[in-house]
Formats: sequence, C-alpha cells, structure tokens
Amino acid sequence: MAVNKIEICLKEVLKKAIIDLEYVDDYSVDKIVIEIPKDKAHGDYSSNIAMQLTKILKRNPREIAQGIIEAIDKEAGNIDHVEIAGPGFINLFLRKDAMTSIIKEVLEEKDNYGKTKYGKGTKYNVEFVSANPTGDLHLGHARGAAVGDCICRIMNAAGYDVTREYYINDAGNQITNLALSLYARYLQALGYEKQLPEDGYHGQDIIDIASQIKEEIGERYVDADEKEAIAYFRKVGTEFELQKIKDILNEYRVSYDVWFSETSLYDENKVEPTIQKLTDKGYTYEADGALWFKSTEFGDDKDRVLVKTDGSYTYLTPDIAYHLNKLDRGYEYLVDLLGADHHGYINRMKAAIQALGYNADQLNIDIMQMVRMVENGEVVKMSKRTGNAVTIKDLIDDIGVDATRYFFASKSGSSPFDFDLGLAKSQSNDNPVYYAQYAHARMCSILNQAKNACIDVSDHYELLVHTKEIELVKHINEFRNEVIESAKLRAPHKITNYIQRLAQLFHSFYNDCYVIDENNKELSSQRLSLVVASQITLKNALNLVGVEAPEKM
RNA sequence: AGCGAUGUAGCUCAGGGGAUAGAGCAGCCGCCUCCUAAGCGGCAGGUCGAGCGUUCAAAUCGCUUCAUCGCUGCCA
Repeated sequence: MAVNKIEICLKEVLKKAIIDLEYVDDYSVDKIVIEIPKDKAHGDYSSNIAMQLTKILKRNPREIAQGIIEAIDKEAGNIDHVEIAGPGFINLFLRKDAMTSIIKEVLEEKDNYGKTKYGKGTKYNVEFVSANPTGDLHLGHARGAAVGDCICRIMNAAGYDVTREYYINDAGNQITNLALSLYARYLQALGYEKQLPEDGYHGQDIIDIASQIKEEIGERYVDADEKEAIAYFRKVGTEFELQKIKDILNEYRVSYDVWFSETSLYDENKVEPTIQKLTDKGYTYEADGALWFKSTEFGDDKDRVLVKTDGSYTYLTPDIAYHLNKLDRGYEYLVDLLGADHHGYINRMKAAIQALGYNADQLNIDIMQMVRMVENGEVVKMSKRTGNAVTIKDLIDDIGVDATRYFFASKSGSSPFDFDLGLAKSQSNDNPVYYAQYAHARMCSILNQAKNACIDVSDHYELLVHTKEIELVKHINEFRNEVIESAKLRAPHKITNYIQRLAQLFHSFYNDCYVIDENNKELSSQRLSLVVASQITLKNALNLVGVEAPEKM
C-alpha cells in the first residue's frame, strides 16, 4: 500500500505505458519500483522497470525504456521530461510545482502529518526492557528502552495498534536473593552482625533501600521469625526496586501500558494449566526425574526441562505461560526485545507457542546486540563515579535524555556498538541531536519574525523553484513512507537518518533562501509555508524518537 | 566444536541487488553591516575483512575462509 500521491501517480502512469505498449497484459503496481536517485542529476524519481522487463521480453533494456518514455503520459504524471540513463534506468524529471502540494497537506494535518493507517490496526504487543526488579537499569537496558519505546511510537504512527508491556520477574530465586540481601543490609544498618549471602546483591542501592526501610519500620524485623522477615523484604524490596525502575524510565520518557507480574501467573493459576496443555498435546515426557518439553519437534537443538527434579519450575515454564497469556489476550503478533545474551531463547519459545497451537511467525524476537562502554580504547565496565555498572541515570546525568535517546535510536539494534562515554560527554554540543534541534529552533525563530512582520502562510507555491526549496519539499514528501518503512523493519534509526537529512536540507535552504522580505511579501509568504511544513515535519519526526523539539536554543 | 551477530573513512555508525559508497565526530581552507555561526560552502580521507560463485548489474545474495563478540544450565 502506497501512501504518497505523487508516487502512486507515477507508478500508474508507468503501468499504463507498459500495458499500452503490450509489453505485458497486466502488471501489479506493487511490482513497479520507483526510487529517488542519490544523484539529483538522475531525476526526481527513477525506475528500473525496463531492466526488470528484460527477463520477460528478452530485449535490450534501453530499447524497452525507449518505448516506455515515448508512451508515457507526461501530463497525467506531472512529468516535465524523461531520460534513459545508464543500463536502462528511466529518469523522471517532474514539473517544478509537482510536489509543492505536499506543503498544504502538512499544514492541514499538523501533528498528524506522518501518521497513516498502513498497519490497519493490527494488534501488536511489544515487550521490552523487562529487567528483574533487583537493581538499577544499565547500559544495555538503556538501549533496549530507547529502541523499544521508539519502535512503539513509530508503529503507532504507521497505524498499528501497539500495547507496550513490561514483564516483571518477581517470583524467582533472584527475588529471594534480593530479600536475603536486603534483610542482611537492614540488620547491618541497625548495627547487627549479618553476612550478605554469597551470591547476594552487593550494590549501594541495596544499602540505600535497607536504610530507608530502617527509617520506616525501625527494629520491627530484628527479632521476628526469619521466614516472616524474608517474606516482608521480598515484597517491599520488589516494590522499591520496581518503583525506581518506573521512575527512571519515566524520566527517560519511556512509558508502558501493562506492567505484567510473574507472580500473577501463579495467583491466577496460569502455569500448571499451560504444562497440562503441552502434556495433553503429547509434547512432554518424564525422564531423569524431571518433566521435559519436546521442543526438538519444532526445531530446537535439544529438549528443555519444565519441572526440575526438585519439583520447581525452570525459568522457561512461567515464560511459556506468559507468552501463551499474551497470545490469548488477542494480540496478533508479539514482539520481544531481548539482549544478545538471550538469543538461545528464540527457538525454545517459538517451539512452545507452536506446541500450543500458534504460528511461529506470531512471535518476533528482536535481538539487541551488546553495548560496551569504551574510554580511550579500553572497555570500561564500571562507572567511575559510583564504582558500579553504568546506569541509565549516569547517562541521563552525563549527556541528557535527548542525546542519550537519540544516540541509541540512531544505531541499528542488530549491530553491537561501542559507546564512548568520554566522547559523548566532551562533544555533547556537537552531538547530531543538537544539529536537528537547532534546525527546529531556527524554524521557530523565523516563524516568530514572520508574525512580527505580518507575513502569513500562503496556499499556493508557484514561486518555490529554488533547488534548495525543491530538495526540501521532496524530503518532506517522503516522511510518511519513511515512517512506514521504519515501522515494518522496527528500525528507529531510519527515522534519525531522516531527521538528520531534513535538518541538513533546512540549514542549507536557510543559508541560500532568505525568508522574511518585506519588499517581496508573496515570496516570503510562500517560503514561510515551506518553513512551517518543515517545522511540523521535524517536530513530528523528533517526537517519534522521543526527543524534544525546542523553540529556542 | 555447534548456533547467532558483527567486520564499510582516523573514531562511532548508516546504506543490505542498481548509476560516482554516505552521515556525524576528528583534520584542513573559506563565509556573520542581513530571519540563531550549535550554521553554511569547499578540501582531504575507502583494496566495503579476504576468496570463489549467482546476475545485465554485488558493499548488498550464496558458499568458503579469517577476525571479534555473544550464547550453547534441571541459572534467570
């Protein structure tokens, strides 16, 4: 489904030409590729249709192209002239005013410009971050949070119905461990001797929480039954940690629709019936005193244990119940954003949902490659200030929400990347995000000046014929396509690339085309319309990656 | 050993069948009596890890190979 009027029109015109020429009986418009050439000397758009047709027609592509350019209806396509180039490209040069009509559309749609119904309201559940509530979120989570949040914003804009979800692992051993660690720190805070568990949480955050708890409850659990005490610290520890996670994500401008508790799976008895379902379908067996899931029947490397010899579940078991629950809630597709260290998880979870009657392609697990912090070419594991792993908080404090988010959103999640903190800090003023924000501030400044000079936007644009104006208009015209592409690939960096280019084209236009000119109000007014369209588009694009569009800098 | 990811400019990364391979940062040279110089214009910088294949066309697809990282629990 195409959403760009000009492109639809050009494809129709090309289609009509090849049918009129009897090159083909019929041809799907979707198969006709037109693209914007990198080099504008190759036209506003180009098509490789003649080269594609060589296979069917068994003729020289330039010959085929010659036929097409003679048959093409230039009037209907708003085409100025057509050229054949290279091996058989058809380069289309549009009339100068062909694309300026997009300005009017943008001015009318305002905040909605860029939004489409492309996704047809398909229900998606996107789960991301889902870190255990046992400590602060760090570097890897910061990447997952930024990318996940951007994906949701972008998919929403492209017309998908997206639910953002966080799975809280609040039932496993790690929470018991948290409780034991807190209990120890609590007693220590009151001056009692108590050893931290061997594999306990040694971080400063645990000490801080314990001290807060001490302030609230005093010595209440000093002489209490240990079981009772641990149950208390389990509950209160999870609440504290979760609240910290919510607070920092909020500060990071990441929001959720659903916070799903693992414990609720047990409270609502979802786990045992899930195992039963697998057993009923014949996908489990007992061996070595454990209950196994025959995941190999669905392409996994080996079968997986569901119930351990000691009767407890592996981590996988509640996770299967959780994924089943999500699918049963009516989402057509699930997306999980996971760190690269969890990639082994893909096959077994896909196996599980297939065993439970769903399709493998309903679960999309996007793997986020690792983030390493590097300084002077050395990998740094710890924050210099706190001595702990680098947290989102460190990033926000050091380089700011906008720059951090933009930085993560700019990189494809599938490539590992080295985050040079020293560089990010020292060059924060030259960070690409400021380049884009500065462009926006400039636009707003012009808008203010125009208001003072009593210049208003125009609804016709025939004077916008400068190269810089045309280039800017063409890029604005591409925005909806770019949002759709980005949504389909779940690739926010497509949007930051778009933003970068938009800012660049605007800065260049700004230098060559003076907007406010009291002696030429008509041109001023038309240019002002272009500035408004640029400002709306840039603001909407920045919003898709959760970055502010400042009016002043 | 097997599975996965990655290898593109000095650095961090885009491009993922199509024309002369791009951006930001770093470097060099120019541009403010005029809407924000956090800007613009220009220069320099590349065996797209290597090899073989598929194709009219390969950085892009396939195979081989080298390198780096991750995973290969009845941990979560």
